[in-house]
Amino acid sequence: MIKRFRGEWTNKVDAKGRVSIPASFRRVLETCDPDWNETLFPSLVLVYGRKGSGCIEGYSIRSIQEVDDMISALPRYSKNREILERLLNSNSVQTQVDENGRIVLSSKLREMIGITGEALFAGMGEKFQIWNPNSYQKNMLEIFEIIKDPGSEQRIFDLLDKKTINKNSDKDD
Amino acid sequence: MIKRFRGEWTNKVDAKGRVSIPASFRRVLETCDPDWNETLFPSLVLVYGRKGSGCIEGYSIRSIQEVDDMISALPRYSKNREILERLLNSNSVQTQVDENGRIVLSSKLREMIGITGEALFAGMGEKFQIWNPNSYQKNMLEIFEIIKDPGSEQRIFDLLDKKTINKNSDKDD
DNA sequence: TTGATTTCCATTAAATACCATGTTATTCCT
DNA sequence: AGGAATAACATGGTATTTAATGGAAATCAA
Repeated sequence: MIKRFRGEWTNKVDAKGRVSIPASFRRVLETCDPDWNETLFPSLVLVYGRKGSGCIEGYSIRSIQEVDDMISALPRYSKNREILERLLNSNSVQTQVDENGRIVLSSKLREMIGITGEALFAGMGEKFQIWNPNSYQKNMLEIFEIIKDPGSEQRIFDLLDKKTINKNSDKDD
Repeated sequence: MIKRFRGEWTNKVDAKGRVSIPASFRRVLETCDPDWNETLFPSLVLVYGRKGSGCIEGYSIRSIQEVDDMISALPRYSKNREILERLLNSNSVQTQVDENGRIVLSSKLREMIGITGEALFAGMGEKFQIWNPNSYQKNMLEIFEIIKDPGSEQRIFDLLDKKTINKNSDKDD
């Protein structure tokens, strides 16, 4: 059973904003939508609240519930909770994959990330991102720039090491 | 039960990118895929995110889950987590061995490591690597160069010694 | 009613399943 | 132990299915 978003896929966006969700992503959305069965099409949530990111984020139902639960665990009426609710609840929209495997990106969403004819989908484990292909490439180059220094690369991969995970996980910004 | 990838194998890659997974590697993939049984074919994950490496890495499901779990343990939206998700989730693809024991390497993957007619599989314990045979040979020579100095070789093998592992494990490269 | 959104249908390119063959390795029987 | 029978592998070719995508019809809304 596939349960993490993986890989990079570039699909066409037509004049109406329709775009195919990569088939492998649909499999994840299906298994992670508690209401889904073979006769239905899976739901998902698009979050556009991470303004600086340059992309829109797509969440499976199960995955967005985990985020929602974390928000709900924060003190009611606290400033930080209200900010998170704005960025992740106000600035998001629930939608559903259609029978051809597509969703519609509204013109507002498309303008927000500068999408014209093509959208790049990047698997990010528990979520995925939708990018303008050029912006994505730039972002990827920034990442390679960061890990160009072997010391820095090693420090990041060390986070995946059982021995070091505890002493590093609290200060990884 | 076989549980580590071992050995070197060179197999043909046809025009469609199809290539046989060495049988002994399939035995590992089978025992390390929680969903597998005698009637199914095992899944695996190919990671191409370690750009400088010159190869693609193949992970069993169990093996990649360990990596995924450690990524998921990092703080959501942290810079380091998103870098790791890019390198290991965006830059990877889940696939399945077919009934003839093959997988297909997309043209993108083949170009990435310069594979034309043949692919070399190198067992690396918990993962395996796929190389252009010539690149692999060069890489092997680099390794022999490093351990040519007996002192260096001994220092590296010392890492396998319980008495020394702790004081070396933090600066092990 | 007309502009926008959603549903339905059609096409083709690509991915996958299926089948066949020669070769090597393994099993089993005498 | 030798040799025949059997199974497993690697690999090539073909058929079928699925995915992506464009366009038309139908529904909804202002």
